[in-house]
This record gives sequence, structure tokens and C-alpha cells, in this order.
Amino acid sequence: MPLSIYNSYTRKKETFEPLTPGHVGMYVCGPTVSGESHLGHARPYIGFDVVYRYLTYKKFKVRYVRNITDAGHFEEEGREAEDKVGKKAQLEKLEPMELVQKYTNLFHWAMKQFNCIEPSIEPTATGHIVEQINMIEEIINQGYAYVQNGSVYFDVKKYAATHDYGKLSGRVIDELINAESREVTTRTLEGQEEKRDTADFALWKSAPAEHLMRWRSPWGEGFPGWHIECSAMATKYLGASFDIHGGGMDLQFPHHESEIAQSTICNHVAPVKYWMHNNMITINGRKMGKSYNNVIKLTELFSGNHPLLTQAFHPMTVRFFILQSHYRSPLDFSSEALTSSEKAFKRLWEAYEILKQINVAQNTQAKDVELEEKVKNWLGEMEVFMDDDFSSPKVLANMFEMAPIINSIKDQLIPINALSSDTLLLMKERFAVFLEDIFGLQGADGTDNNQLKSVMQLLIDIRKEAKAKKDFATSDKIRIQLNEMGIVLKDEKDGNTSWGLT
RNA sequence: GGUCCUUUGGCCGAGUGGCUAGGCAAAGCUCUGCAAAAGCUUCUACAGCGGUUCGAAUCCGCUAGGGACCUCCA
Repeated sequence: MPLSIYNSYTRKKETFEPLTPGHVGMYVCGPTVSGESHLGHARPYIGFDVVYRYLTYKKFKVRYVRNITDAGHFEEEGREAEDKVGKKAQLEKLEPMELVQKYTNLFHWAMKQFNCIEPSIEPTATGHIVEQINMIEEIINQGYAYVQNGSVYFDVKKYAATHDYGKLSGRVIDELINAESREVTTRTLEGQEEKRDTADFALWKSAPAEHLMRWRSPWGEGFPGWHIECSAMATKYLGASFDIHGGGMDLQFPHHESEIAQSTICNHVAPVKYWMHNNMITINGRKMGKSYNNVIKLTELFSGNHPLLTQAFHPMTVRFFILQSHYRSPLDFSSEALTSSEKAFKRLWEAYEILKQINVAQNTQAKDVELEEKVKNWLGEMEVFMDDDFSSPKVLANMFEMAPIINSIKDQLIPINALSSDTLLLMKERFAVFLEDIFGLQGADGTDNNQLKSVMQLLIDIRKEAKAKKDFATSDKIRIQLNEMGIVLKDEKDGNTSWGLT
């Protein structure tokens, strides 16, 4: 089955064919480590983690590059026109690199919580100033950039005359060039008068005296523009042309559009074959973002310490929540929706745990041919759905179809020989591969502690003895007190008792 | 002002021409010392209006609501 990917550039689903057979180069825009990551940031990192995992499952050798933006994008046309990292460092009385380190560590911690696989290369912007300067020089040599008061700007008008600037983001170039319509925003933009045209963007920015982060360049001391780092690092590690570039939809313009322009001029070839963009996480229908003042930081999410949260949420709940919707659909956050995901995930994971325990006989035929066919169909569809632009929600839906069957086999409501041994084995294999390897999910509770297991078995045995003697006061005491500690006991049909954390 | 997207049952969320998505919640039943869990069953929606079609949630048009981008943004 071939994999098809929705390409934002062509706005179509396309069959995925890597530039080099068997190998995939993938670049994903990483975090700006000038602050804490929030729930919105989790979506691309989890989403592309699944893409990475799935490509690996499909036997591709993937080089996955995700940058760390630690130089801080200066606010190109912002009111303060100040380096974000430098600015906050002064407020917090920290060295800029100290701040960068702090938030990089925090980001890595969050990724670990989400069980995201580390990228193959995680380059930093500050570590690639030379590459960025070289690239800018090349663009100047090609005649597509100009120097103005120690800053360098990309000449969009000239580029657009022969290239498709605006195609990725659906911009109309005439509206960007000499954009009178911008006056609608009535914003006075600093540095604007330096540019030849409003559509031009900075490749290098001259640093004012108070700017902490600064590097020497052929044009004086300054810092790199917002878009150039991705172009420079992607080119260095993935080549002039690579397969997949991912990021949030909100980066299409101007970031990715400008990346295309820079790289195309420098390398004389379109940089990316498949552009992938994830949709936003919204909160009450509105994009989660700093400017809307509606962010929920990951640390707040995991601790429940936020007015919009009724409880803390496990990272795996969040991961599952994100996987339950398609990456190109907007996903609306609410505490209620997450609680619902938490329960759903728990149920699915418990079914998976049960499935793992089922002993499968050798070479048996299916007694229930109809059920056998249904299950085989659900199992077969899972890869088909993932091949269709990573439709994780549909895969999960199929798994939920099978959860009652697994539970029924355990409770002997469905005899184990209803399904053939081959299908049972396939089911075990598919669940393990999809849940763990591809979706990167893990059990969300801490029950895999051997000492705890032993203690629990002891309590269960004592309770069983009490029940046998109809000493329900004792048996209920054990159950109730454990419940207060967050441990739930479940009496089963066969007289056994299982337990889990609430 | 421009460009584009979106509107699905109590809630979340799949779904681009015909077949039950799924989850959560709710109700009933089964099992059970009780409870929980589990299983079974019920709730069958597609903003409004018009059009195309044998047939539309799905295509087209209009209307209304919501949103994104055009500025840092995942």
C-alpha cells in the first residue's frame, strides 16, 4: 500500500515518493526557547513524531531534523524591534544563553513526557550563524537581496517576477507588493522605511546597542532574520532538496513562504517536495496563542494548575487526545474533552493489556466466521487508514470496535476459538505495533512496580479470604480504603480480582 | 479591506455521492454479596434556503454564524 500525504503546496493528496528511494529527509520547525511550551505547541511535535514513527514503520530510513530557535526571532516589524530572547533575559536578569538553556531543558522534558522520539539532528540557530551568513551572502551575490544600514533584506518583488511567491500560503503577490491594503492595520512599522518594498523581509538585522545577542557579519554587528535559520540548517543537513517539511499552519506565511524563496535562490531548486501543516488547537473556538492570552502551558496541563482545568492530565492523555482528531483539522480544547479522552484511552489501553495476556492456541480455525471476517477487516484497515494521510482517528475507531471483543473473550462471553489463532496473533501484533510503535502511547499509570504488585496481590488474597467467609466488612474496608488511595479493585467473573489506578 | 477555511447528535470528533465511524455523557438490562469494571441494548445527527442528481452531510449557489492568515505565532 502506498502512503499518500496531503501536500499543502499543491493542496492535494499525493502519493509519497521520496527523492532518494528508501530514504526520507524531514524537517520540522522546532520551538523558540524564549518561553515555556504550551498545549498548542504539543500538536506538531506529537503529530510529526507519529509521522516519523510511521515512516520508520514503513521501512524508510528517516533523517528527522528539528531545530531549536535560540537566537530569538527579532520582531522584524514589531513595535520594540527587539530580540525576543534578549529582551526577556534582561527582565529576568539572566544571561540570554541561561534562559535558552532553561527553556530548552524544559522542552526536552516535555517531549520525553509525551514519549516523542528525539530527532536525528536538533540544530540550534546560534550554532549555525556562519551557515546563515554564507547563505545571505549567496543571495546577495545572486542579486536578490540588498544591504541597508547594516541590515539585509530579501527583494521579494524581484523574486516574484520569476517565481511563485505566495503559492504555498495562497497569497496574492500584488497585494503584498506596495501593499496599500496594509494600512488597514494602521500599524506604523519600524524599519519599514529601510525596505524597498513592504513585502521584503529581513535576512540580517543590524543590532541596536542594547541588543544582547549579536554576531559579527560582513554588514556589521547584528543577528539573523527570522526565516534564514531554517533554510540554512535544512540545506546543511538534508540537502538543497528534501522530502518533507512540517510545521504549524500559522507558519505558512511568511515563514515557510520566505524559506522557499531564500532556498530557491540559493540552491536553484525548490527545497521541499511535500509541505505538511498541522492545524491549530483552539480554546473556545479561538486559536491558543500568547496574543490571545489563552495559553495553557504544558506544566500547567500536567499539574492541573490552571483556572480552565478541572484536573491534572497525564501526558499520554494529551497525546491520545491529539491523535483522536486528524492533524489537519482544528482541535478544540476543553477540560471536558480531555477528561473524555482520558477515559477512552484508559479503556482502550486496558483492553490492550488484556489482549497481551490472552494465550493463543496453535493453528486453530475460526468458529465464528462472521466475527473473524469483521476483525480481520478492522485489522487490515488500520494501515490503510494511516496510509491515507495519517488518519489516526480512524485507526483508533477500529481499535475501539475490537475492544469489546477482547473484553468479551476474557469474560468468556465470546469463546476464544471464535477467532482463528492466526487472527488472534495478528490482533496482538497490530495492537502492539500501532499503539506503542506508531502512536507512541504508553500505559498512563504506574502499576508496573513489582513491589506494589506483590503488595496488591497480598491484599487481594486477604480480601478473597474475607469474602469467602462472608466477612464483607473486611472485604469492603480493603476495597474502600484502596479506592481512597486511588486504587480500584475489579472483581471478575472467574473469581479473580484485578486492580488499577484511578 | 484582501485571501482562505469551517458549521455534524447533550459534548468531542471521523466522514467528499448510496452502506452503523468512534469516544464521552445519559437511560435500560445482564453479571455481581454490594459496588466498580465488563458485556448487550437505546439515543441515528449533519446551520438555513435553493439547485444538480435516480440518490447529497458529502457537489454548486446564496444567506447566516464561527475561525485562520495578511504582524511574533505550532
